[in-house]
Amino acid sequence: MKEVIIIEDEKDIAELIELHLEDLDCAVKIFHNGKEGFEYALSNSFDLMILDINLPGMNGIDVCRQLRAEKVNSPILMLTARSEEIDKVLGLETGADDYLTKPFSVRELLARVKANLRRVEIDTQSDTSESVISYKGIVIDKKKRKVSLNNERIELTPKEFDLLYLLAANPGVTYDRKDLLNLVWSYDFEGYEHTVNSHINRLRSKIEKDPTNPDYVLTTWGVGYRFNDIS
Amino acid sequence: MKEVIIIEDEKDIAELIELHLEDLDCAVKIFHNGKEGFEYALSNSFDLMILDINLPGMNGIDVCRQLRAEKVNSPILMLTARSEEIDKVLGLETGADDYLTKPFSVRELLARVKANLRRVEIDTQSDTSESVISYKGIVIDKKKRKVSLNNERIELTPKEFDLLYLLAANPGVTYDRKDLLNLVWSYDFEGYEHTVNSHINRLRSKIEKDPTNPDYVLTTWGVGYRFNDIS
DNA sequence: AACTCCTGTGATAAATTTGTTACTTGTTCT
DNA sequence: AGAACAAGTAACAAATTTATCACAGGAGTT
Repeated sequence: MKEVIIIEDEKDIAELIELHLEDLDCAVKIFHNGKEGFEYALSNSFDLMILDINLPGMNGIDVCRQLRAEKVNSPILMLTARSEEIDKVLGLETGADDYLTKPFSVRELLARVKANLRRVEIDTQSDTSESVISYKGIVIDKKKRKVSLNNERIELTPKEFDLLYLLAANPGVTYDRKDLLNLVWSYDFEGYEHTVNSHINRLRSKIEKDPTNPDYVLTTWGVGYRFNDIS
Repeated sequence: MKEVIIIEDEKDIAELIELHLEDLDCAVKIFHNGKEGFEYALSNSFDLMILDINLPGMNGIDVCRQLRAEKVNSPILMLTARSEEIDKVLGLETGADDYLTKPFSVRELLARVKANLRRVEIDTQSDTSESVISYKGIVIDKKKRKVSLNNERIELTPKEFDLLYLLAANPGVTYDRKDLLNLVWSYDFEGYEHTVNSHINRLRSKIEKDPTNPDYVLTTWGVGYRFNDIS
């Protein structure tokens, strides 16, 4: 008997899914609030999670990311209202395994659920998450939240650290400001994209010898920012 | 052959979309009136609908909602004039799958159309579409927004990158200047076709060893430009 | 409360891109 | 060869994007 957690605030949808999952012989647990679902998932094992993005309490992307951070690696299937959000859910570092765009057909949902449950049985995960990034004199230790430049420790604020870590973990990849707001701030950050500029600016002033000609955090003009990937 | 319904009262736009969809091997049906389109959609099956919001006869949101109420669940892609309308369009209340804000580039439209058509197919394949194009020393990575020539990164402006990517993604295909303006700029770009020349010129000066005898971006005399497809 | 530090936001300056103009060079055809 | 037209160049101003800096509210501390 597979255990499935559904976190979805629209009760009709949650119940509809529950009904069909029970046909598949699953034990279903429903939460209508992000935070509650997250806390339950942390302390109980499960085989699959169906997770809406827009949730009260704590949004789905954060739920997913934080579960992954806590080494929970059961498959997570996300529900998105807009297909625009798909890119955020998948390509980037959310950690979701699959997604469905609302409105979805039940047949589609069941197919995905089965596929993801099956995958777990076969799949033995090998976790090779590097938590220390080293690059041209800069050392970023995610676990200790510590950054050193030429063996000298640099104090970064939380946002500065998160920004730097994301960029440095994917050298050469350009993230636009919207992506950065989604990934470093939160999916539902309501502010201006230009906020990113300020943080990049402050970050550069701390880690770059000459902030006007940065060595680490570079600008991709008209798009966003990236970490330098040429040695 | 996919069947696509376009409901859009601006005839120019409808025809422009039709033209490009036919390139994708779609059978296109156009309506300029909301009510007529709705009635056709109710009694005929289709694979995708492109639906303007402001329509005579019956507005797009009602068309969408009533189709959903009638259990029609083919994907619907809405065209909105203002980005403020987006919130109304999306979510389960309306039932639209995706949207585009006018003005949009044709390429953007085609990308969405393809994505939504793909989603429908029952056998869901994992989307591992590599967005890296490699060709005779040039590497174009769409995701990273990175272009390298003999392993050296080249900085391109947004327009230059978009132009290059479009051409390189379809080597040997000649695009005339009007096409390029539609695809890279937007369907309602009001400027001169000559503008393309300037951008090609600047692009060549960055990626070609000898811009007078280009290796990558070639001129199809009297027509437009193409990416070199002979090794 | 007073203090410190982090953050988001304006305002403004600086930098880069972009569309256009004017002109030159190249191609096609007679 | 010369006319007619297409494409390549270079330079410029306008538009857009990014950088910089100061400031105020908020959270956390002392």
